[in-house]
Amino acid sequence: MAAMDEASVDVIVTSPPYNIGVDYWVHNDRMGAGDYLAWMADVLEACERVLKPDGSFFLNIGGKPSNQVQPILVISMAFGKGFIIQNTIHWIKSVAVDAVGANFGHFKPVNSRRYLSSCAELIYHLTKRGDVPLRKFDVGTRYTDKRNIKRFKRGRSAGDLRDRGNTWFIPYETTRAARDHPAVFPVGLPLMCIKLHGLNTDMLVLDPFMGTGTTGRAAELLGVDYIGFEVDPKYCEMANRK
Amino acid sequence: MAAMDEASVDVIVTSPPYNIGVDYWVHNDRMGAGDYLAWMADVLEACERVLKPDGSFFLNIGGKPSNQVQPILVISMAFGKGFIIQNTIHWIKSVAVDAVGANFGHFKPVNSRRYLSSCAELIYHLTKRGDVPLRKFDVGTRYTDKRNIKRFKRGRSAGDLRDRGNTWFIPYETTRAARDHPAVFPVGLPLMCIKLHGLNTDMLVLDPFMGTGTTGRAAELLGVDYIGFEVDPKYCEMANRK
DNA sequence: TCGGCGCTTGAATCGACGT
DNA sequence: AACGTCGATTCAAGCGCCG
Repeated sequence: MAAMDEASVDVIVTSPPYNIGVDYWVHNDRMGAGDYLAWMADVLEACERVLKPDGSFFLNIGGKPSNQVQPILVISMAFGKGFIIQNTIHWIKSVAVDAVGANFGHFKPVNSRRYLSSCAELIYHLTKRGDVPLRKFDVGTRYTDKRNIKRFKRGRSAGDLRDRGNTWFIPYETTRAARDHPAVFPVGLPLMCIKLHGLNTDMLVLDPFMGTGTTGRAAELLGVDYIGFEVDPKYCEMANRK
Repeated sequence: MAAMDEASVDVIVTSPPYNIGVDYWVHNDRMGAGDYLAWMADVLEACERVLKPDGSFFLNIGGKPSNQVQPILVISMAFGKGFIIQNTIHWIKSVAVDAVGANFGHFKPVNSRRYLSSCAELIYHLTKRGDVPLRKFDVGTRYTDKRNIKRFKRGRSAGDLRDRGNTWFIPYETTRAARDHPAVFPVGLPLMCIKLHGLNTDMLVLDPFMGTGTTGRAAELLGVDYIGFEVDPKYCEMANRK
């Protein structure tokens, strides 16, 4: 990333390793707490350098039930590194709606008496200025009450599209075969992030932790340029194939 | 709270003022950042003192779009005050499920180009030891795949109940009349929290920021004892009436 | 000799999905 | 309808090390 020009990237979408003991091929996911935080500080700095003043940095960071403080410590560093938390997005993988007696999505249950199964993760939308205008309606959802289409035409909506809010229901892809990386997010996630920031013909998307290239795939689907970094040749090859 | 015995409370459910400039009658919701944090540190200490070793502290803290760091700083202090984040619960007020073309719940849209509307809040489940056993299935949800009822009923009395996970869909009460406090949460929220910790005949529930007494109402509905504190006589009276 | 701590290993677990 | 698969899992036991 040091070889990249500063202020050259429009959108960063990434999910760094959570340091929770996942067995990657190359990366060590069992760093000491201090080492991990120092490393993540470097990552934040490097992202800050290459991001445009009006760029958006979507940071997906989680943990494990037995250590829910680590992601909080990471995001706590963001302000000191020149970022403002402009939005906090809840990526919802599964949710039960008792009122209609249904539940949507699915999750991997945790066998524990003390921990609830994890059905959501946070995605922090970091910007340098805190006032980057977004294209909310490009990721909008339909009105429940269609009568509102006419009422709020101005500013709040575009036809039958209204503000989706910060709860994004995006279930995992189901088939096991589609998951060739231990920590892959669905392509819908980077798609939404890039579209929320706003599409431009000459924009550049970056993922410092490419993995199998899900963010790159999203960029490709949207027809925009992309750069991805990955230390593991195996994942690189998978991403290139994809 | 200083008059209470130490280690006497089973469950604390509370939502302190967010310090986001709400116009309360008595409380000043525009404290300086440092003052607010120092005050919240006192609150955490006071709660730590009265909570039983195997007690549960459900802390609902949010912020406003323009300051999403403050709640993170508050929860960052929890560890130093003797608490472990045992679970992080996403209280979901509204969510769109595109796959079925529906959205559930409702929210107050924010008229902004940069901020997404807030459709969720976090509730931290804090405990002293981090291994407090919970009654996950007392707040369980139905199986999507009913075939699993028979398969996994070992060790559980309940039939069509599975782990709900940490995404709790609890919509606001809609009618304006029901909301006589600027920051009230639905009674379903404390109900779920208390039931998750587990009901006992002689248990005690506490809310250090009673407001109009929603947590107390939940305790009453469940038939357990309750103590609430409130600086505003107006809210006290409303809570007593309720 | 004993106990605590850290690390490793293996068993148990449940929900959705696929056959 | 029944059964096998498999986890950004937890948890307990086992072992070595050290005070």
